[in-house]
Amino acid sequence: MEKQRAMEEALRIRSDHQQQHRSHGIDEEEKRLIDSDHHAHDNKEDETVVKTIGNKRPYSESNDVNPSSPKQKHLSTKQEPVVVSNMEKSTMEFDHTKVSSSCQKKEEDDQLESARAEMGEVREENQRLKIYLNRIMKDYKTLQMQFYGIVQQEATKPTTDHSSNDHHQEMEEEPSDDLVSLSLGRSSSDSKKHEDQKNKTTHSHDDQDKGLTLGLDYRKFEASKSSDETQPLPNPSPENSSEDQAPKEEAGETWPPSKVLKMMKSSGEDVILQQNAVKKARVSVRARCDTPTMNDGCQWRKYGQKISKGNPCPRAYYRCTVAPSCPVRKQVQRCAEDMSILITTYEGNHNHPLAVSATAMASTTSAAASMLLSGSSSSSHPASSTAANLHGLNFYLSDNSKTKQFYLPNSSLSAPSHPTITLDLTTAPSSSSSSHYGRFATANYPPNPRYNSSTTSLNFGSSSEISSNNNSMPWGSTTGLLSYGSTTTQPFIKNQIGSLNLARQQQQQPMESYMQQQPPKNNLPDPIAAATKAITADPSFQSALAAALTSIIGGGGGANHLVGGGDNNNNNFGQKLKWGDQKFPALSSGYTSPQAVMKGSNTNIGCASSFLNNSSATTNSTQPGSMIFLQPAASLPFSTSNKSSSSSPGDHKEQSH
DNA sequence: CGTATTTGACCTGCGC
DNA sequence: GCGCAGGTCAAATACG
Repeated sequence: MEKQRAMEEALRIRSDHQQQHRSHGIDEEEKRLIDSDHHAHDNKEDETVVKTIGNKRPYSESNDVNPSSPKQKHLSTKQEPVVVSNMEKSTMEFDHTKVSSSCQKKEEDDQLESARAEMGEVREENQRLKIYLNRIMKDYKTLQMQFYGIVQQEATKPTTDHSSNDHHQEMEEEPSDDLVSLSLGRSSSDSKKHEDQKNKTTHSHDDQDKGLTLGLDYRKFEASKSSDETQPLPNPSPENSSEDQAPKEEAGETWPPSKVLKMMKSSGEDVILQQNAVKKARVSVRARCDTPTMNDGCQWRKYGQKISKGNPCPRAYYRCTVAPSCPVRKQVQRCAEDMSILITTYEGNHNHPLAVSATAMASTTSAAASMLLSGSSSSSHPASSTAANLHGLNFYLSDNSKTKQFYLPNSSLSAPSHPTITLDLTTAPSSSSSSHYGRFATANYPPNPRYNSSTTSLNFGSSSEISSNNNSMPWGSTTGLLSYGSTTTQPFIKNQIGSLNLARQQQQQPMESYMQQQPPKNNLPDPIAAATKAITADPSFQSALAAALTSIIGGGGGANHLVGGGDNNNNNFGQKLKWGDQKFPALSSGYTSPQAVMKGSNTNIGCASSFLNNSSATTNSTQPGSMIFLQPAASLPFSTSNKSSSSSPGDHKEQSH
């Protein structure tokens, strides 16, 4: 009897050990309780594990099981009872032992059965999801075809340009801008796209898929446009076609398409104008970074450096060298107020396929540009506010008279004449910061009187905010602003960001309070509403934004081997890969609107160390331009070059690969 | 030696 | 027309 007791004790200890491995939260009391009926308890534990597997598996479609995943845990633990039984057999030959071992075998069988059943269910679930995805793709293609038809019809109309310009005749000075903005398909396809989006939201539970399909479709759309309707420019056309054919060639910035669209609508003269317009459109990215430049995946060659007025830090000029003819340029400059912040301004359209690693930034910039352009093109009556909730992201179109208060005097980048949208990826400044830039996206417009009255600010609300309570969103319902977007997609944001601890920082409160003090502006002029709709309905923007966010949050979407893209969420990886293949419409020249700012929550782009250290120092950009704040807390989509540290952003060659 | 960066000169646009 | 500032060019230089 004592032997038996000793054996049981040994078993108890073993089972306790197992339990500790399974879950760290086992109480000591529970261990004691196991004493007599530890077998049953063990079985219970295993069942619990199996259940856990069953719950988690559906989320990992790709069957990529993390080495540390519950499943493997389960498998490993499953083996242990066998060892125990063997030990029992070999060392002791009591009847009781045999009974217990047989009992354990039975339990193992049961566990195996349950596990198999779970796996079968998961497989079925995967199958269902695949079917579901195919169906969604089908639906979208159908809608896409319809949309193409409409677009083509409009394109063939000789009066297209005039009609497109009608809705904002005030901008007669730059008809090309109008053309560009229209070329993005927002105005004409507004309702259509909205419809598409609606359709998707109703059909899709999987936002990842959604983003994917949207992005891809949009790309196709643009490419088809270029091939079908236009005599494309030498550069853009091949690029578009190639991008279409090659999934790897995702061009985060599908700026060429806009050119193409412009081409199709206008004579050579117009083309020239539009190309100039394209050149003017800019997307500025602010990120904390210790290194001279952010590695955004593209290859750049420095061609100049200048000391700009109002900023002691020199501004470096880079040219995209991925393709010899690529017109894309970027300017890199440190923020005068906070040297740890690197301001990178992108201008132009890539006329070549982008590497995966370049997708994140390209997507972000193109999305921002799209946002800017769409907002500008349709907001002929800027003096109003609009908030849009897109897939959990807030977009805010606000009256310039209000937001202007937050502008800082100096402008370090981006000539005012250029419509610029800024993505602020810097960590939110402390609440005491006088500048609200850290949290709020604002935009200034060029001196051009046309733009004076309008400001576009985009707030990419943090996921935490989104997921926790929509009503609490500072720019959302609390301000009485309109909100667009499907709520069904929010879970995605929640999952993606929330799981990654991407939380909006508390420091946003000041701005929130400010915004809440703002009188709600519910009476939106139609143009504004249309603009908001267009923005929110723009699949390309959504997908691009999603891609950008995912890459930022999840550790470097698509590409980012660069910076610890290590993501603890496998689901995100799959998503990132998918998004990495899409091509986004880009920054077209429709900079009828000047500058917009988008802002998110927390960012660690580039240099983690600086992010960690400088969260309070941000005084925000001084530029009159706008800013976008995307602030991932985790890994960075864009890594910084590891080259030696130099105070001057332009001192280094930026190497993406 | 080839390539990338640096840096002063030059060009352009804009305001006065 | 002049001056200023932003932006670009290209020779000189640095680097691997």
